Amino acid sequence: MLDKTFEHNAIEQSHYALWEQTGAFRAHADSVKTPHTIMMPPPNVTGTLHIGHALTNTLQDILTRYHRMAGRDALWLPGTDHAGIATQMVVERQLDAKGLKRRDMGRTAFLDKVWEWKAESGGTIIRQLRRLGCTPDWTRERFTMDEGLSKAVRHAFVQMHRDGLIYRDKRLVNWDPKLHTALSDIEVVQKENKGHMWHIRYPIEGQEERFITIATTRPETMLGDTAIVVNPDDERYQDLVGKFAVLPIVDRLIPIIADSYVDKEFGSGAMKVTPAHDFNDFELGKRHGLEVINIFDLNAHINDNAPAEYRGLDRYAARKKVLHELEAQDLLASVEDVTNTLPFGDRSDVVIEPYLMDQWYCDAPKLAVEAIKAVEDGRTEFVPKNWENTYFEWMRNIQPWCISRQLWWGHQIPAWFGPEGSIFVAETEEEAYTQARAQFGQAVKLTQDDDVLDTWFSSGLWPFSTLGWPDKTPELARYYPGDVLITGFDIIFFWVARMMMMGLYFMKEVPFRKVYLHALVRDAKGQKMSKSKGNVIDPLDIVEKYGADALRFTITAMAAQGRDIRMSEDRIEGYRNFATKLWNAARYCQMNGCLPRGDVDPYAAKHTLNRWIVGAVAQAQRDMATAFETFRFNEAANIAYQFTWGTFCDWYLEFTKPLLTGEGTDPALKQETRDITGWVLDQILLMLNPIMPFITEELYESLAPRDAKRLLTSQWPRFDAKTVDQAAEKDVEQLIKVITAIRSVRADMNVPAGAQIPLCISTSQSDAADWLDRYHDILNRMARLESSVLAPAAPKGAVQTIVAGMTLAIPVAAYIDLDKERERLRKEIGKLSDNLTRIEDKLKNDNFVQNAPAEILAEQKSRQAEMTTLIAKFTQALDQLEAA
RNA sequence: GCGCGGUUAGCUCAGCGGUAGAGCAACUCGUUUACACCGAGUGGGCCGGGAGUUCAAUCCUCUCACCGCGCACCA
Repeated sequence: MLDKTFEHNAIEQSHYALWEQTGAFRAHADSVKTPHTIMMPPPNVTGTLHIGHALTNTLQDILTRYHRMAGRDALWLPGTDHAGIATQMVVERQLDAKGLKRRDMGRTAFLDKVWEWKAESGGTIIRQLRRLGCTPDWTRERFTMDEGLSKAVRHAFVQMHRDGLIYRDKRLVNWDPKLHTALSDIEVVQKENKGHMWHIRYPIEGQEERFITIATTRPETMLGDTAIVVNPDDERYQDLVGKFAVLPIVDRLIPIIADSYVDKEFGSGAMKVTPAHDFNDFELGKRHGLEVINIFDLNAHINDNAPAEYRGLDRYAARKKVLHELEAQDLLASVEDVTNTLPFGDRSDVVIEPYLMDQWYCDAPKLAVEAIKAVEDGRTEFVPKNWENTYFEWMRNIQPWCISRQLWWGHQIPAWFGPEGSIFVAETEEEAYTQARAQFGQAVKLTQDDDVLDTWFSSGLWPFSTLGWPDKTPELARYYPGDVLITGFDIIFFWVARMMMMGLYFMKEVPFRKVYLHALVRDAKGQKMSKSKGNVIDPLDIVEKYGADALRFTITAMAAQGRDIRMSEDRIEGYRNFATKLWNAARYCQMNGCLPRGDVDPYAAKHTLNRWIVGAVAQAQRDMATAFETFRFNEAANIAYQFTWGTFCDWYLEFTKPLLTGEGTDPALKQETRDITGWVLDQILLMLNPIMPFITEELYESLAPRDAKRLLTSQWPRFDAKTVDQAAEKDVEQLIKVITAIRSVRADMNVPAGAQIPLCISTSQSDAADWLDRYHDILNRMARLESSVLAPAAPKGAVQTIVAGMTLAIPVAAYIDLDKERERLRKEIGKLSDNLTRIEDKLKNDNFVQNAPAEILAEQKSRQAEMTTLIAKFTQALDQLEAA
């Protein structure tokens, strides 16, 4: 016998190992089944599971489980990402605590430490996914820096370099002065900042007491100014163009030039130009052939190109000193408070500095062409569709992608520097030497580039590198392209776009047919979860407290498209209660001998109730399958919830109680009902299994002896429409309608405790009559019911036959609060009259009568009749009460 | 500035041309052997404002307001 309450902690732990042992998660490249492929977005290897992982992986697991049950060879390929910057930072922080510095250790020793750390804590998140019940094919687990993937990365780099899609270039990059690495544009986040705008007067050469005033938010960069620029149409400065200004502090002469880039209205209309430290100034400098003076070192401290007293100063200290000196020289015209935005490194959270240097670039604009086309022509489709706009907008304005990083943890760039600035790109050192020897005619010394590749370079290859590429493996042929990518919208640029570009370039085929983008999980107040805010919901705490099933169900039910998901504990608790409800329903079935049997034919059922529930199951299953296939997870969850709780527990089990317990029931009918009840329960377990794998598996195994097959490998049932017995459906709907009506009537009766039992539903007329005799305080209150079902004035103790085989005994109860009832009836009549008026207006409208579809017209007419009858009845009832 | 969402019951959100829905909360009643992590019921909405299209608009179009988010600009 099942325990009285469902204890998730007692059962969830035990199943997983068994599932895994049976090999049920595995995909089989030699299978005859149609494949279904999902590539898991690899979490950071050093990470721990947060609620966002729980969301994305639950959805992926649901689809994988569903398709596996639906008879497909489901591959869900798991893995982890080496996460260059993030991981390096974690390990450096740890070493820091021990007083060790990365640079003192040297590259090799440091990398050993990182690998050590990876070996120790790298598996955490993977273990946590198991706790959630996720079923990826663990035998195919990959890591972006394992041997195969590293080979793929080298191969990709070399091929792209050969095709001219990877090149080395000297340009301004986003330099992170804390991490000492270049960053790509999307790793820079703009943040609002309350700063100042300083207006500075630059003296004009040779003209005493004449100044040109410029405005700047970064006065320290003036040490690197090489021009002043004004708008060519600006009359104020016409005579100054072509002249020179004296750069204060530095005493350098800088030209005053004209360029239409300058906005006359902004500030003073004159702008200082620092080509080495601003992206716009750099372009301007290029146009006008200006000198580029770099005044920062890699720490963003002032270098030797500035006056001696500034050298070595941090940029903010330099700013102070510059301002101080300008003030002393009376060159600071004014200061105003402004709000502007500053670029920050997304990992380091320090202000990044534009810096001129050599880096490796990927020709993203060229790769984007096909990636745009593939979405335009629907080879890959976004769900929800509107994300395609975001994708297009970014792709159409894409800039060259800086792919080199001055880090140690990552894929070292397969490029070797030789004499005379030569560079050899090759998959192996040996090959590079061969190339060098060929070029120089003799052995030369080569040094491999110290830099590593942007993490997202290897992630971009994920959909095929994990399948054995560049080798032509059976897996690659079978599982590429994937069916769907499931991920958050926040990494469309970082990851989705890159996979599209790489996949199309290397495989000549999109990496996935569909991209399902889910929202972000926020806290109950809609705030983004973050450690500093302390509002982080740890999914494992939830699992501990409410169970993995409850968490999974909550996630599923809330994963509606296009909106953030607000997690609140109330909601989770509600779905935990649902699990308990299911548990208790199963317990009830067990107590009444309603156990699943293999040889039950649900279509052979004869009784109306049984025929009805079989059809209802079929409908729920069909709707749920459609919901899964169209990524409407919340709908799938709601269908299952409604059916289990609302249809099966609240109605079917209640209806069939008298059949099962009544003495007079025909034994064959009793058995049929037991069989069908057990069968429906089994179907519910099947339907819910993808969402709630633990409780359903536990019930599946403990309700009846089964063969070795487990629920997770069972077949998702396929029904066709003819399994729905429409007559039975109509009968039971009618029954439910009547009962609901009776209940609501009784609800506002003032019945003393113990005197009220609302209904007796029985198959036996005499049972019902006996039952009724026990409740003799009866009054006619049935006027609200439809005459087609009940006579308006049922006699005392009436017993009415409602549907085939079912008898409804109605104690037409006593103790009405007459005032309340009159009030209620008046209100009801008012509402109905309003409705009737609206309908009549419609029917009087010629346009409507002529243009509305026939069925709408018929419907409106029948509603008119219905309303009229009801109003008459209610009015009659009210009159009776008035008389009383 | 450009773009994308959102505005529906006290709260959190579904629905998206044909009589307004769920869960939670509130309130009333109830322990009849699955379940109080329960059952039955009630109350509560000018579906953000305005205009338009339509026989019919919460739903489609336009517009305004407010709230998110993304991108760009910012001397």
